[in-house]
Amino acid sequence: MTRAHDTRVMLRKNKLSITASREKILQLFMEQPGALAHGDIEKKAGEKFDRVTIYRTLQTFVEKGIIHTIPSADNSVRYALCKGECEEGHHHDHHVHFVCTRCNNTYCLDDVVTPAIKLPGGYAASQIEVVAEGICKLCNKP
Amino acid sequence: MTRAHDTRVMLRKNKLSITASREKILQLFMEQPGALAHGDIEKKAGEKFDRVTIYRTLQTFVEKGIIHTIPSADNSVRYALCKGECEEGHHHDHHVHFVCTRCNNTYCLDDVVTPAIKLPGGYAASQIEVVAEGICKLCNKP
DNA sequence: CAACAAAAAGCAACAATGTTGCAAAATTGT
DNA sequence: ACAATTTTGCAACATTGTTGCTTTTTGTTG
Repeated sequence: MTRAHDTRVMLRKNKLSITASREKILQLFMEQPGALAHGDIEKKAGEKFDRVTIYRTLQTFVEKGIIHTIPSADNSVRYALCKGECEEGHHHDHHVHFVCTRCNNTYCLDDVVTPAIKLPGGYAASQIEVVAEGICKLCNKP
Repeated sequence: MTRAHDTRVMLRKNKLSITASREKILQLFMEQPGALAHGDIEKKAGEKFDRVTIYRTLQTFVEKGIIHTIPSADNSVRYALCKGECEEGHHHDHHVHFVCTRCNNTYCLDDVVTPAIKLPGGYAASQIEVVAEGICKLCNKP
């Protein structure tokens, strides 16, 4: 489905040089419906890359607007592909995230838009994150 | 304002024995409008308690429903006092959290209720967390 | 208030996670 | 293919969180 070609195009588009680790990591994100934490990538990449390289690659991808971070209550930062109009230094992921308590995966619900929220006077929000927790589509199927 | 007495009552009510560290940590939460991370407590407590004790105390407080965790995108779990009807093993903090990007504090907007969100078929949410990010009331003042 | 059992704190050692500086290797444009 | 630039891998370190065990403190009972 996801061919190696796609990752190259993606990297080119973001003015990043094409390296084995960037291609591999980007591919992992593309062939995965949910989100990935640093640890997941380390395992899935098959011990091929240095931990530091993964940290730096993720950081680069976030800066370029290729992936975004997903907040969580358990101290584990997860990353997911930005679908829409994210650009360098400016993310626009206004969708809801879903954390499954059974399979422990995190999904981007791209079709569910973050609702407007009326804040008390004095507070000015630049971004609103919504994280739903429960049982996901796949785990609900018997 | 907050007297030492209050912390004892609070601990009693939750069937916890009264110790110096529990009183001190609980007091820090009470005299603070926002949320606290483990690191904050370590600093504010003035090197009086062991790191492990703080970890265990926070864990106990969460289990008892005295404090709750607040999700964040930067890998730092923060805790805040539960205002309402939290009980042992079951939290009910259905309010919005606000993270200030200037002063880096986190506040519970107790009056702002988490909105209902319509999820795609198959997804069943048991809890929804909303975190707003921007400039807080105090930082907007001058 | 003394003594005892239970609970919590402190300590040490460890594990996991994240960061930094630098030399070697790979990538890009010419 | 070569040189300049970028990226990688390595090593060392910093921070954060966990676990087992001993000592201290707490609550309870006589």
